[in-house]
Formats: sequence, structure tokens, C-alpha cells
Amino acid sequence: MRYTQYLLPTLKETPADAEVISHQLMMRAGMIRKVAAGIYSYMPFGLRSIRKMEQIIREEMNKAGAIECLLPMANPAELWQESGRWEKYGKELLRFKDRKETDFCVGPTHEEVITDIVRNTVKSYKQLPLNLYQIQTKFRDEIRPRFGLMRGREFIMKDAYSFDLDDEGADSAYGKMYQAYRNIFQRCGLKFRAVEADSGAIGGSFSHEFMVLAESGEDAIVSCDACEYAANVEKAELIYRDIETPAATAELQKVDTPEQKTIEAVATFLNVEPSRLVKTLIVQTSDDEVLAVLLRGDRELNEIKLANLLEVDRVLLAEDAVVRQTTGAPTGFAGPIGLKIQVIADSEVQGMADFAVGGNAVDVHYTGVNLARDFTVSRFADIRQAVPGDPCPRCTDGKLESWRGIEVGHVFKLGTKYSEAMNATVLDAQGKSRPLVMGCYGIGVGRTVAAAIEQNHDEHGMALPMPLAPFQVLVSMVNPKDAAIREASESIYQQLLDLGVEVLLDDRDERPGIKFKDADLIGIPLRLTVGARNLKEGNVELKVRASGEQSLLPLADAARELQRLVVAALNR
RNA sequence: CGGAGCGUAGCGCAGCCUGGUAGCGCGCUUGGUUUGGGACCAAGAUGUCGGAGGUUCGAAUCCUCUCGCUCCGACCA
Repeated sequence: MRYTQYLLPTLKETPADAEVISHQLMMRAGMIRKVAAGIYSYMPFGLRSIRKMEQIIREEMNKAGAIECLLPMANPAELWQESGRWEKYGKELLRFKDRKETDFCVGPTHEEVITDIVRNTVKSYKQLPLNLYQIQTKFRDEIRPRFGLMRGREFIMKDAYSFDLDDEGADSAYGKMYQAYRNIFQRCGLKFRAVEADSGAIGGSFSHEFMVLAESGEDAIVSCDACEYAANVEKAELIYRDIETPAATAELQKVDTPEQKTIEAVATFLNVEPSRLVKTLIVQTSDDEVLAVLLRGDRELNEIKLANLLEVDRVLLAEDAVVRQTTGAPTGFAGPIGLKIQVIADSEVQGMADFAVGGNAVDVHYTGVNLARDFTVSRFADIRQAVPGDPCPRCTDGKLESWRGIEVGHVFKLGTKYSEAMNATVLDAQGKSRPLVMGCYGIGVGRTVAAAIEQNHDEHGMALPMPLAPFQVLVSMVNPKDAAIREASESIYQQLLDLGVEVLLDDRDERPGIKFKDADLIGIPLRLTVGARNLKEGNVELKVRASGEQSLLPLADAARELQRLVVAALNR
């Protein structure tokens, strides 16, 4: 491709509304343009990366035995009513009516459509196992789209759905997808982790998220420094071995703590570490139950763990009025002593004695508090957020480390939720009708490209790895008006095309500075500079974008050498 | 949906408080000089000042309504 015949509108300045690096660079490198909040056009240069990502996914999915199809964006409400999600999905589901006033939605995911197809076409266990996937544009009317392609409303996603006769088959399908995902992200040259994730309301038995490690990641994950364990903090379990409650040595004492509402303030006031305090949170469940939760002073509640424990959709911190009503004191002085509601404590609290708690009255706390003697806990459980340094729940000597990650893929076992709701059954070998056991597997295509940029950039621009780069080689003619330079550049360009290398020829009549700045910005992995200086000696200059290393190549060998480097980088 | 802010040339912004002929930098066009890290000179083009209504002799500027966008929070297969 010749630059002068291409559309590659680079921006010298960073657009004001781009917050994260990948968004800024994708805008500046002319890869995307915003059309509306969370909705982008893929410009030619950006589309090339997107297509490469799709192709890698396609190849690995096919290799894993999945079959590509393409489902409609417009979904009839009927199907969504059948699964119950027309009501449940909420405002994120973009709904509309056709000319006959029939309700439709734009598919944010396609369990309903695929299940409908399978129930109508798959009747026998002999047709199983089956794994269908598509790469398609989805729409979710996110409350708050942000970070460019990272969290758009309209986005390209690969989604796959597996169908099996039984759990065993479904587990095997899951395993194959897990491995395919590892292959995909490995091929993209990404540093990533597969982490255990909360399967949420879907209630599957297991679920993994694929996280690209990046500072700007929206998710916090932990991993063990000794074994393979890794999990989203939402999910990360904590295990206490042999907890014993120490004997009480202190007397229960009421102390005045004027205006000391936060754990920090109380700890400083009482001159103890926050870890010697027990904090009491008043929470409200989605079923409107109010209960008290005890945590060590320096810990955070993991609301998802608590919701799962209580088997409710979600839990929230209670509003001030509710706190006042249940404890008799404003927020900041809640304590377990004398409370009439259910008290749930984090397991860690079981190992504490002689601690301090709120007094359920303005400006009052208790010290020398002990379990059992002073109040009762109805249940101890793992409900706090994991932090770095916590012991690994899987091995004996590992400690947890924490990272930020961008969720680029999610695999999960669905079970029979949709097949039962939508009556998707097959006959087994005994002639008995059984609901299909399903799994679903997503990859955010645009998000993965964005994540790759987050992981591969410097102050001058992006440096996408070879498999995702829009072009493999940039041939930059320093001065197109110089006949010798022009001739040499054109010759190499032609040779590279003949060798099947994806090459962009910068044939613009611009000053070298502009060309080099643009080259760094758009980050094509290999840059060949053809300039008078080296050409006199019969050489051209190679610069590797990512490492910055430079070398001279004889003009005659340049094309072949570049091809070799491209192939090597693709097969790394 | 709660809080904050912004809409003025393709991009980045000033002007608004205190109403009076719409500006700057970059980019763009033409000509010339220049050519290894975002050059220089000269001449030019480009605006429903987000939209509607109001106040006023006169509104980018003041008032009301409205639409869009961004950030923080809540939310998130």
C-alpha cells in the first residue's frame, strides 16, 4: 500500500476526550473515529488489526473443533421473553420496534438465538457435541462507555456456544475452549493470565476470565507466587487453617470516642493498629434483609462473596436511615453488642480477642471485646477481599500477588439454564429426553487489540506485535524527489509485495521528521529507511520499532531479510 | 441515575464575568526556499459560536428550555 493512496489521518495532538493510552493512540494513529458515545468507526488502518485478531481467533476456534456461523443482530423479543431475560436484562438491552410494532432488541449476546437454532435442528445425542461460534457486532447500552474500544456500547465480539449431552461432555468442551483461548492470546504476543472468576447470577459451576495484564486494567486479580492459582479478586478465596480463638484477657469497657467515626480515626484515638479493631457494616440484601457484617478493621468486604453466601442477587451498604434505625446510632458507631439482627463475621475475626468495636451510640466504642462472651455471631465465613500477601488457598506455602487486568475473554459453563428455559432437549441413547448442557465463551475483539496497545507502546506511539500490526513493514523514502532514493524504495516495495509481505510505502513528499514521527506513532514493527546517506554505500537502514535497534542492510538483500524477520516474528 | 464540567474552523483552545464587525496555534490550499526526527517565507480558504425560544437597538457573551459529549460514583454477559 502506498501512503499517498491510503487514508491514514494521524493526529499530532491527543484528542481531549481520550483517557487511556490505547484510546489516545488509536485516535492519533487514525485507527478509529468516534461517531457517538461508545460507538466508533473502524478506519482502514485500525480495521487491519481488527481483522487480524479475528483471523487468529477463527483459526484457533476451528482448530478446537468449533464451527463458524453468523447470527442476526436484530433479535425478536419473543425469544428473550422465553428465556426471561427480556425483563431481567434491564436498560443495557437496546430495544426497538419494527414497522409492525413488534418488539426487537439488538443482541448483546446470543444464547437465545443459538439455543433456538439448536433446539430446532439437533434432536439426537448423535449430533453432539456441537460448538458454534460467530464473530459479530454486539450492542450493550452501557451506563458509562469509556476508554475507546475498551468499553464501547457497540463492539465486535467472538461468542461461542457449546452443546453437550452431559456434564462430562460440557467439561471437555470447556477444557478445549480454555486451551484455544490460551493459544489465541499467546499468538497475539500478550502477557495474560487465566483467572478463576465469579460465575455470577448465571450460576455455572466454573468460569475463567482471560486477563491481559495492564496498569490501566479495570479488574483486580490475584495470583499465587508458588502455584498456578489465579483469580479475580471478586472470586479469590481465602482459607484459614486451624483458627483458634485466643482466650480473653481484657474486660469489656465502654469508652468515649467523640467524633471518631472512621476506623483510622478510632484506631489513632485508642492508640491501636486498625487490625486490632473489628468493624461492623450494616448491609442490606436485594431481598431487603438487613444484617451486620464483621471484618477486621483493616479489611474490605467482598460484596460478591457475601451475596453468594446469602444466596441473594446482591448486597449493598445500608443507607444512613437504616443504620440509625437498627443500631440506634449514626453511621460510624455500629457494633455487634446488643444488635437484634443477624451477625455474619469474616473467618478471620474468629482468631481475634480483646478487640474494639462500635458502641451503637453516638461517640461510644467498646474495648476489650471478645467473641461469645460479649456477643454471638451466627455465622463465620470467607467474606473479605483478598489482598497481596494473603496465603494461597490452593497450596501451602504460596502468597498472593496482585495485578491489574483487562478482561479480554471469558469462558463459562452455563449448564442447563437456557436449554431448560427454552426447552432445548435431545434424545439420549436410551431414548430419554435430556436438556442440553451448554457452555459459552466470549472474546472482545476490539478490546483485545486495545489491550495489546496498552501493553505495547512507548512515549512516541504504539508498537503492536507482528501478528496484530496493521502492516508488517514500513518502507520510508526520506526524500521522494531524489531519483535514486525513489528508485531503490520502489524496488524494495515491489520485492516485498512479491514476497507476500504486508508493506506500507511512505511515498509522501514530507520532511523526514514528519515521516519518522508518524512511523513511531503508527508503530509498524519493522521500518526500512531509504535515505541518501546510506544509499551511497548501497545500504538501507532497518529499525525495529519495539526495541529501537537499528542496523544497516545491503539494498540487494533487504527484502529477503525483512521477509525472514516477519516470518520469524509471526511464529515466535 | 446522583455529582462535576464542557460544546466557538478538521484538531487543540482563547473570547463569555463587564453585550457592540469571531480570534490564536496546529492542520488545509497555492507559490517559493528547504529535505535524516513534527522547517521557513509569502498569499489564501474554512464558522448555523450545539439547537430552540426569550431579554435587548444589538447576543458566542445575559435568561429559559433542550440536545450532545466528558470525568467521578453507582452499575456491568
